[in-house]
Amino acid sequence: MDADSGSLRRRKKRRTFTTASRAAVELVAERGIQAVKVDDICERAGISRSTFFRYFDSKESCFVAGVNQGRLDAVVAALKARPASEDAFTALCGTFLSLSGDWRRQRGFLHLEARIRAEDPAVQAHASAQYLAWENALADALHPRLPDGADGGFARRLVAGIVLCAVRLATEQWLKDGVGSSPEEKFAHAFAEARALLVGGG
Amino acid sequence: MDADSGSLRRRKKRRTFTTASRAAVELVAERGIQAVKVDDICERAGISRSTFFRYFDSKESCFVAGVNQGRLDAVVAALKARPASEDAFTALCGTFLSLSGDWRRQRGFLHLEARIRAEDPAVQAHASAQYLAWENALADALHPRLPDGADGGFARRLVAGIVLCAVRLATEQWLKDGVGSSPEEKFAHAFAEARALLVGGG
DNA sequence: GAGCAACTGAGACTGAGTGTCAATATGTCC
DNA sequence: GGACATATTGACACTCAGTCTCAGTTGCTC
Repeated sequence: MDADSGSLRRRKKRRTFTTASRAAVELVAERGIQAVKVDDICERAGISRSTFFRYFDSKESCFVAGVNQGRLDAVVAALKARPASEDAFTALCGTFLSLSGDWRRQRGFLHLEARIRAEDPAVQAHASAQYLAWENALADALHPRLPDGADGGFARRLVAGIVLCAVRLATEQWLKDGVGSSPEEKFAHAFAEARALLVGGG
Repeated sequence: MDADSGSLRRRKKRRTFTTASRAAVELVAERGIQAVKVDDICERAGISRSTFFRYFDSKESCFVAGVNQGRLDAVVAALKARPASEDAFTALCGTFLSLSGDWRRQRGFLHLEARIRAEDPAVQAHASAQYLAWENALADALHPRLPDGADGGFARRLVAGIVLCAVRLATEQWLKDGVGSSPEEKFAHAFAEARALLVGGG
């Protein structure tokens, strides 16, 4: 996963990708996404329109890629590293709690993404698509903890979906509450509340 | 809410809206969304491009509107009609179980939407946006059952999000399993499983 | 360095979405 | 019923996203 690994060709590809997505994030942070044209990104990244569309489906996916570089990989890796004794829900909660430092560090990115998402439906769209990608990736990573039953992985996707929902709402709340608040506290509160709300109906 | 109520002007507006969105659904069902141009919808609905874009933000929103006409209203109404004694989670589960007949009846629409969503990211986008609208509307309707606490409605959105996640996955599974399967069974299974997965982590 | 495959750039093209202006239809007031 | 304000509609021109083709370049292999 090193940025310098692989052949020269591969490295250049990766470099072009990150250069373009970073340019997109910069420009969007400066002007807002409406005012950023694909040509602007191309100019700053030093590539042509054709190249841009060979790397990204759309302006929005370029921006979202720039904001989320490698975050999913980190989450999946952290989940796989949890003790095998933990059940699915506990492992997922532990994963996000252990990564709350990353959240805190990337507050700027997360905040920018939230702002732009509210501003432009197309970005909202891409973010949602990525949300589903997270759900599937986490569900897959839960395989050893919840092997295929009669329902073929339904339970895995359900826990992943529920925890992601809690994480999404907790992150939103954390961003709204200002820099003073802590993400791990929000996560913990959300997880506990989720359990209480469902059990309460017992 | 009657289609014939209001002034003539209002009635015509409503009629234009439904005519266009139905035309969109028909055309998409026939050819797939990529092959349907805005001009095609305009032609079938008997309106001009300008009029179309005065009613809809995009081709996708027109289609999604046609597929979902009034479904959210029905869900919110059903939730509000649940006995006041039920807690939030129970009431939400009961709501969807009681509406499973609607699901069964609208299988064609739901299936079409799922197919097109997989086919076109922009549709996926609009559907996701509508998903968030559902989450917020249901959370609001939960107000009497979960009054504002210290966290200002966080719990309401969390239950709504969790149940919607279960409903989404259950619906998906139901559509995949063919016409023989029953939506209420899938819902019930998903709700029970959700509770078991979270409680299990005791 | 010769040949091959992958990458890049230029430019033409389709179609989505916006903005303006004029024409028509509706609601209201007299 | 006539006059005026307002809302809806259509025609048209425009910008920009995204697709496609073709030619030129760069990196890889032998």
